[in-house]
Formats: sequence, structure tokens, C-alpha cells
Amino acid sequence: MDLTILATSQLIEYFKQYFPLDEKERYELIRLFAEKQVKRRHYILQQGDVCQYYTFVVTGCFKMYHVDQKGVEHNLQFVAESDWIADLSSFYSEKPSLMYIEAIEPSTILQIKKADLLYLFINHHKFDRNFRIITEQKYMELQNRVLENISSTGEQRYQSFLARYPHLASRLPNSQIASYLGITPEFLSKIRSSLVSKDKS
Amino acid sequence: MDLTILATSQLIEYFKQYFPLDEKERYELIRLFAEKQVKRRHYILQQGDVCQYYTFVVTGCFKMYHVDQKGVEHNLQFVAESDWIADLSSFYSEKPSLMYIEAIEPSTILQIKKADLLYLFINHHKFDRNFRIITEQKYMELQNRVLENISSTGEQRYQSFLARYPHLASRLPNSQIASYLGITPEFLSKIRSSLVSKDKS
DNA sequence: CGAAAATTTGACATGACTCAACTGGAGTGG
DNA sequence: CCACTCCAGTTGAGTCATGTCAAATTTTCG
Repeated sequence: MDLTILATSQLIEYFKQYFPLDEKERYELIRLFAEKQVKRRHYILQQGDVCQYYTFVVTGCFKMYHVDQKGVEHNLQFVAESDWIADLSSFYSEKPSLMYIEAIEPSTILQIKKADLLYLFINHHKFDRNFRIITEQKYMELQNRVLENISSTGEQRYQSFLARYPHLASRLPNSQIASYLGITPEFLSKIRSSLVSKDKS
Repeated sequence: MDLTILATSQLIEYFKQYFPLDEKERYELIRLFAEKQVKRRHYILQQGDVCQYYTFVVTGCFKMYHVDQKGVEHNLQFVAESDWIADLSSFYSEKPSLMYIEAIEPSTILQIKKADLLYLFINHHKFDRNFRIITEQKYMELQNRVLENISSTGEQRYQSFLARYPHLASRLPNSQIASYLGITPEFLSKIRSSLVSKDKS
């Protein structure tokens, strides 16, 4: 049995949210996306490498992060089922990435190479549209995050993260969430214990 | 003389960076984008209104900001010549916006309505591609900003802003830059004076 | 079960905010 | 051309938010 077809059918379902795909388009997805299993703590991108693939997460969960000069990790994003991940800047420029993309859970992914994605864009312009819409949605999310970063305290950002991404919050260690919020794990721990005492009162 | 054609020619030049346009496409741009003059301190979007237009800035400069419950402004972005501005979230959902978009300088803009933009996407798929690329680039920029927000001090973010957007920094009052960076104007002033004494030594 | 990782806690240090007072231009009107 | 106002920017004192480091505790997973 060809597992790729199973995984790809999830990708096809995903695209149907936006626009129905015809048979030729479905065929191209099956042909151009390669399935891969990734173990927990394994990388699909490491700092210094060029990001070669645009990745669709079928099952599992990843984090993309940067490591600064002091060796501290800063989580830029988490992605789980039916979501996309790539370091776009490295992917399009073909320059070494500053990021790591690491599996937080054992995961199944579908990957497409840059040349194949460009082929898709040129020959099936529906994908230009799909990726325009996907990117616009991610842009809005990111804009929201920036707004919170410049206007809210760590406590407010934490509560907002819990409310917005409950499916992620329950799967992630707090230290990872702290890194995403831009605070230290110690400080997040203090926030959490102060929330507990607020709840009681 | 039709000034719209002059302004639109700048828009056409802008699109040429990505892909050349044929005559029909140029004609559609001229037909669907409306030129407008905006005076300093005037708004093209106010909180509570639906964002009706996707706006291309021909000359001048705008800021998009949110006003929180305490009445404090938080600058989400600045845009100047040959750049785009809209509250995408309100534009696509047609729900009231939480943002203001205000001219910082007397400006000339070109605006397109949602229905006309969708018409463009459907009938000239090159624009799906152009806007996919534009949004991808803005996404990368925003991702960079998030990374700085969660990993750097106010001083580092200020220096990085000066280096990355010199054409904006020279035109903006410091209080506006402080709001963009997520710090108070007083604190930015202290950062600036500490940088001066560092320079001397 | 045991080792390693994650979380909590406390003392202290620093970044950043608040508020209020002061300074120094950039208009504006006489 | 001067006096006046107004607003952005600066400065200082006190405070709050968050970071640092180290140690204790709990949880996770092999």
C-alpha cells in the first residue's frame, strides 16, 4: 500500500478548503510531494543549511527557532497538523538559514522542492492563489502577534496564547511557550503561579 | 491631463519588478485603481470602519496603529513610496477594523476595492502571483520583527530599525518610532542619549 | 526504577515604565 | 522682528516588570 497517497489525501482535503482541485492538480500533488517520517527531536532544517523544502505537516508538531550568540533558543513558530512550515527567506534566496526546524513529536510530513513548487505555480495557477491566501492568513496572525508583543505584558501574552492555541498549549512544555512569548521559563513559572492564586480568589 | 495615469505608471513600474505586464493588465490597473490625495493627519481607515481598500502608496507616508483601552497608540507599521497598506483582516472579513491608518505626510495613493481586486485575481492570475510574492516578502519582514521583539532589548531593536529603515527613521518623530518598537518615548530618549555617550568613547 | 529534563522558588540585578518638571525649537500673531 | 505658545524631546526619581543565577523539587521517559 502506498502511504504517500494516504498522506497526500489529507493535503488534497486541506486545499479543498480554498478551492476544489481537478484531477490533474491532484495528480501533481501526489507526484511532487514526498512523504517523510520524522522522529522526535530530529531536524528538517538546521542553521547554516539552505531550506530546500516547503513542508506540510500531516501529523505531529514542529518548532522553528533561532539560536542567538548566547546559545539561547527563540521560538518563532509552532506548527501542527495541516499547517505549513519553511524558512521562506532561505527557501527563496537559497542562502544558508539562521533557523532550526525540529520535530517536537514523531511526525509525518509532505515536502516539495523549490523547483517543483515553482513548476506548480507556473503550470497550475490555482496554487498561486492558494499560497497567496495561506500566506495572507499567516501574515494576519503574525501581525496580531507583533501587536501583542509591543503592547502587552508577558502575562497578557501568555493568556492570549492559551486562548488562541489551546491545541498547541496542551502539547508543549512551558519552557517552549516561554521562548515563543519572549520571556524566560522562570518568569513564565512565576506568572503561572500568580494566575493560580488569582483563580482561587 | 489625467494624473491617475502618472500615478498608475508608478504602480505599473512597481509590478514590473516581479513580472512584466501585458497591455490588457496595464489597462485593468488604470481602470480599477483610483487615485487620491491625502493630507497630513488625515485617515484612510479608522477604528470601527471596514477596511474597503487595498492601498498603494505613490508618494508620502502612512502609519497603521491600534489604540488600546488606555488610549495609547501602538504602531504596527509604517509604509512609504511604492509600498502597500491595508488591514487585511478587516478587508477580507468585512468586519470593523481595530486599526487606524493615518497620513504622516501629504500623500498620493492608489486604491482598489475588494470586489475589484478579486476580479483582478480571477481574470488575471498574474496578480495572484504578484500578491503572493508581495505578501511572502512582507511575511518574512514581519517574522524578522517578531524575532527581534522576543530576543532583543529596546536598544538593540532601535539600532536595528535605524539600520533597516533609514528612509523612514529620518522622516519620523522619535515618539512614533518608540511606539513601533514597543517602548515609551521617554525610554527611547534615554537610549538615544546613552548611544551618544557610547559614540564619544 | 533511575537518570535526565522540566519546573518551581527565592534573592538579587537590570530593563523599562510612570509621572512630573524642564528645555528647546517651530510656528503664529502682533 | 520679537514675544508667545505649543509640542516633541529630555531628564530625574521612584516603581514595576522581567531577567539572572543557583538550588530544590517534580515530572518524564528510557
